[in-house]
Amino acid sequence: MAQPQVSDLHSHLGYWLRMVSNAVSQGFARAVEAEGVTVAEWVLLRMLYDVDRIAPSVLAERMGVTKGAVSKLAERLIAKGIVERAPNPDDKRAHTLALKPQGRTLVPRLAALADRNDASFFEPLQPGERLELKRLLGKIASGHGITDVPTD
Amino acid sequence: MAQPQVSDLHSHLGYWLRMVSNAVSQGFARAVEAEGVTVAEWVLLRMLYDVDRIAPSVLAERMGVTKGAVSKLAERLIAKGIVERAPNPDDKRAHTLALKPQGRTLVPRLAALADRNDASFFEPLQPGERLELKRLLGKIASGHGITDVPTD
DNA sequence: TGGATTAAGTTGACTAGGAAACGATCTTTC
DNA sequence: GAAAGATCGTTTCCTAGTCAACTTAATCCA
Repeated sequence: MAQPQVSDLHSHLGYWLRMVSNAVSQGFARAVEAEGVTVAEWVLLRMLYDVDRIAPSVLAERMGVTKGAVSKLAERLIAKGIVERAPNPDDKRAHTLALKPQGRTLVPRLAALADRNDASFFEPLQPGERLELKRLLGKIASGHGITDVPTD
Repeated sequence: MAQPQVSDLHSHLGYWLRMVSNAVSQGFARAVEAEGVTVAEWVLLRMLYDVDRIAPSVLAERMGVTKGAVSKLAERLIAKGIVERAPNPDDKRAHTLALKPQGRTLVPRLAALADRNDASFFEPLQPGERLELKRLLGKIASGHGITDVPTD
């Protein structure tokens, strides 16, 4: 009875998660802005870096976004001249995306930015705490079938 | 030398954070959709619940969004008839927002949904692990001055 | 083989938020 | 007490994503 029937906003883990996640994403967005890309573009570029060529639909599934989003994302990256589209000879509906040389040289720079951003953002935690955080997030993710990531 | 110079996407804590945070937010978005509100609207409503009346600018700061966002958010909630705007007699530029009775009855229902969503989403973790997760997130937040929350 | 179904990708309508310009008002300063 | 500057809230423009409709092509299957 003494318990409040209307729970507090910050009594929810999801609230803190969103708060902290937004902050780290915004920080990273500002960091990569200097290289002229967005966070979503970084993710796509990093995935392309590993695979040579890949179908947009596969990318959409791996990134956890819709095909429409990948279509527009790819369009932007092609306009920037760092990604190229090529027809798929086996399936005339389909095509593949690949990094152009400029994109390939860009990815390591972005990766370095990502490393630095991650390190500085999670600097308040001890190394052991960082590991623990990762373990907990991974446990939640696998508990809900959030795979989204190919190579692991 | 054997180290890859281009770090993996999922080597970053920020990546996992975003993944998990997006999943919980999406889940909650679906849950509150039944009550006709969005996650941002829930946050605003919950804050109004505690304060009677409050200035949009204060709300923006507490929610960690821009004044423009609050302006549009408030507009939507007023259109739905659950929030009201009143002029501030002391300052003709300013005004205040308040919950209407319909909004006041809505908040406890939303809070219950939030409780259930949070519980089910973090169910893969042991109780102790949930506390630890909250502690870690709080440590990061305070380490970066992410206060955003008024009453604590 | 040909018609129905499914799949790949694009597009348009819509939602949501940030940045910045803006009008109105308040405050400061001389 | 008036001009300059700061502040409150809205609005416009932009980016970015979803959803659903659509086009084209592949596949299934009777």
